[in-house]
Amino acid sequence: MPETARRPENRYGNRPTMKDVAARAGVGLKTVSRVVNGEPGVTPDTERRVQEAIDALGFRRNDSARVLRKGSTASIGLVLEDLADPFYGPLSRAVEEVARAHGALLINGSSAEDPDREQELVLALCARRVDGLVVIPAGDDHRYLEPEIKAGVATVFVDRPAGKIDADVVLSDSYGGARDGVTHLISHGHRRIGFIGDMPRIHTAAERLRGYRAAMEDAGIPVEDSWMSLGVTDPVRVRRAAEEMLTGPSPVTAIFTGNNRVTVTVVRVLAEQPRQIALVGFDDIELADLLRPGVTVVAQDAATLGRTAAERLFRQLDGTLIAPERIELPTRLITRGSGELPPSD
Amino acid sequence: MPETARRPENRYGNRPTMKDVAARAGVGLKTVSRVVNGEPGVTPDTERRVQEAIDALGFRRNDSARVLRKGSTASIGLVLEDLADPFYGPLSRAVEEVARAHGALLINGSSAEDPDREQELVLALCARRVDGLVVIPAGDDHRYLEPEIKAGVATVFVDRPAGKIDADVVLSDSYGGARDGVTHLISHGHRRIGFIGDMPRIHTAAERLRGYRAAMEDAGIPVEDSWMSLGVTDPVRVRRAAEEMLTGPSPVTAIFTGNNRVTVTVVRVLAEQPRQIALVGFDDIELADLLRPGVTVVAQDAATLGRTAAERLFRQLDGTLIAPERIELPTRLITRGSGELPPSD
DNA sequence: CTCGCACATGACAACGTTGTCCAGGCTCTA
DNA sequence: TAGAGCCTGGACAACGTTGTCATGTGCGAG
Repeated sequence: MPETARRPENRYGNRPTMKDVAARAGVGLKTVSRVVNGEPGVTPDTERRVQEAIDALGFRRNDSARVLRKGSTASIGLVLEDLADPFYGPLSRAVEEVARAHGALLINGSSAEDPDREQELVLALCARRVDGLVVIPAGDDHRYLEPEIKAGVATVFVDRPAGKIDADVVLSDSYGGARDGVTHLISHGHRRIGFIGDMPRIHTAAERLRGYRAAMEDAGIPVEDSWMSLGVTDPVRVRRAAEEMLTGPSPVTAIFTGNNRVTVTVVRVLAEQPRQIALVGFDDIELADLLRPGVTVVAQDAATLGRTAAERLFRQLDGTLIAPERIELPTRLITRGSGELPPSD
Repeated sequence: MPETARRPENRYGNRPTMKDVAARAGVGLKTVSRVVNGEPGVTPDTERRVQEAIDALGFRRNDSARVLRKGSTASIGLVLEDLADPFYGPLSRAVEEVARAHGALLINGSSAEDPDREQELVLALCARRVDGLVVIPAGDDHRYLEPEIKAGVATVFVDRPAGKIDADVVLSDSYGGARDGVTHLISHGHRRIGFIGDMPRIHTAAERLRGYRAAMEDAGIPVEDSWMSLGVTDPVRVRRAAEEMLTGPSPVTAIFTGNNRVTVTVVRVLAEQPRQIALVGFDDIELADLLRPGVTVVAQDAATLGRTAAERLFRQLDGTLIAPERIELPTRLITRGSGELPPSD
C-alpha cells in the first residue's frame, strides 16, 4: 500500500472539503468555490445544487487554506499587559470594534509586563501572519520587529512608545496630566506632596514622575527623596510606602498616585488615617465618585486610545499612511473632593 | 508569458520561505524544515549554515501553511459578552493563561449580548479551525454548533448553559447564591425586598430571580409585582426602577441586585436616599469595601470560572473527556455592611 | 574486503483553497 | 447557416509547510 492515507488523523476530524461538496453536487471544484464566495457566473440552478450539498455535508470553508492562498489573514493581534486590568478592558474592546468593522478578528495576549513574553507573543502572532499588531509594550527594545514591519506587518504602539524603532505611537499625555494633577494639589495649599508610581523604566511611569517634578519645580518646592516611591505597585509595598510618607520626618499632606492600582490601595490606606490627606490619582477608577471624599483623578480615555490606534493600523493597511507618527491624547482632571482637601497640619 | 507571477501582491510583502532559505544555505527544503522544528538528523555543520541563512533573510515560519498541513491551529476562541465588562477581564485572562500553558493562542470576540453576532463570531472561529471554543452564550439555541462539535471542535460553555444541545457547561450557582443573598436580608429583618435584574431570557438572570423567589417563599413572604424589575440594566432605567420601588405603595426596605452593573447604579441611587436601604448585590465590585456602608455581595469567582472551562476544553482535546458535564461553582456571600442594615421603617 | 546498517539528506506529494485559463454550448446577427 | 461573442463550468497550478520514502555516504563487524 504505497499510497499515503488520504486523511491524516487531524484534531478536527474529517471535515468535508470543497472537493467533497463538488462530488456530491456533481459539479467542479471551482464552481463550489464560486458559490461559497458569492462570485458571479453560476446558474441559479447549479447554485442551488451546490448549496444543498453544502448544507447536507455541513461544509464550512477552511480559512487556513484560504489564508495561505490569499496572503491576508483578516486578523490583527493585540498584545497588552494584562487583560484583567480594568484599564485594558475598554481599550481592548475598542480595538475589537474597529477590527470588526474591517472584517478582522482579534487575537490577543497578555505580556504580564515581561519583555521576553511580549516578544514571544508578538513573534507568534507574526508567524500566524496577522495583518497588523497593536502593542502595549512591556520591553524597551523593539528592534526585533524590524524585519516584520519591513515585511509589511502594520504596527501601532499604544500607551507607551516603541523602543529603538520608528513606529506609530498613540498615548496619553502622562507628563501633562501628572503636572496638572500635582499643580491642582499645590493650588489647594499643599507643599509636601508624595508620589507613588511604577518603575521608571516604564515610560508612562517616568513621564508621570517627570510631571510631578515639573509641577513642584514650577511652584518652587524642593522635592524630598522620602516623598517619592518608585517601582512599587503591589498592595503590600504600596501600603508601606504610603504609611512611611505619612509618618516620616517631613510628612506629606497630599499624595499623587501614578496609576489605578496604586490609587486603589492608597485610598484604602488613607481611609484608615486619623487626619485627612489629599489625593489625586492617575487613571479613573470605578465608583470613585461614591467614596467619601470622592477621588479626584487625572482620567485618560482608554477606549479612545484603543480606537485611535486600531484606526491608524487599518489606515496603514490601506496604504493611506506613510510616515510613523506620535499621537498624544489629552487627559482630563476630574475633581471629586479628595484632591480639594486642604493640608491638614 | 503564460507563466503566472511567482508571488502575488500579498498584504505581507514577499517574505522569504523555506525554499529561499534552502537555496541560500545550499541544502534541501526538508532540511530547513528540520532545523526550524528542531527535528533530529541534521549535522551541526548543516544546522549552522541553515541557521545563518534564516537569520540573514529574516525568515519566520508561516504558520498558516503549517496549520493547513497539520490540521491543528493551536488556538482557541473565546466569545464573551463584552471584553470591557470588569467581570469578563479576569475570566478572559484565566482562559488565556490555560491556553498559553498548552501552547495555544487566544482569539476573542464580544457578542454584545446579540445572538446573531454570537453565531457569526463562533462560525468565523470555526472557519479558522480553532481547536476549541469557550463560549459565554448570548443566544439560547446553539444547534448551529452541532456539525462543528461533531467535526471535533472542543466546546465549553461558561457562565450560562448552552441552548438545545448537549455540551460542557461551567457556571456559578446563581440560584443558590441569590437565595443566600436574599435570605441574608430576610434574616436581618427585611420583608419587603426588591429585585432588579436582567432579562429572564438570560439564564443567570432567570436563576437569580428564581433564587429570590425561593428565599421569599421559604420565609413565607408573598412577593409583590412592584418589587421586581426585570430586563433592566442601563443606568437610567435601573435608577427609575429603584426609585419606584422605594416610593411605591408598598416601599421596599432592601434591594437585591442581579449583577455588577445594576449594583453600581443602585449604590448611587441609595446614596441619595434620606433613609438607609439595605442592599445585597450579585457579583463583587471593586472598592465595594470602601463605600459607607460597604456593599455586601454574593461573589462569584470569574477567574476560576474561566480556568475551569479552559482546562476542561483541553481535556476534551486530549481525549481524556467523554461525556459533557455541568459544573456548578459555589458563590460566596461577603458581608460588608449594606446587607446588614436593618429595615428603616 | 565486503556486507550491512545507521544516519544525513532530499524529492515528492499532500493539506484545501483560489486564480488563470481554456473548452464547450448557447444566442445573436449578418 | 456560419461565425462571433458570451456565459457557464472545469482542469490545473500555486500558496508554504510537513510526512513519507528513497538515496547516498561512511563506518564497523565479520
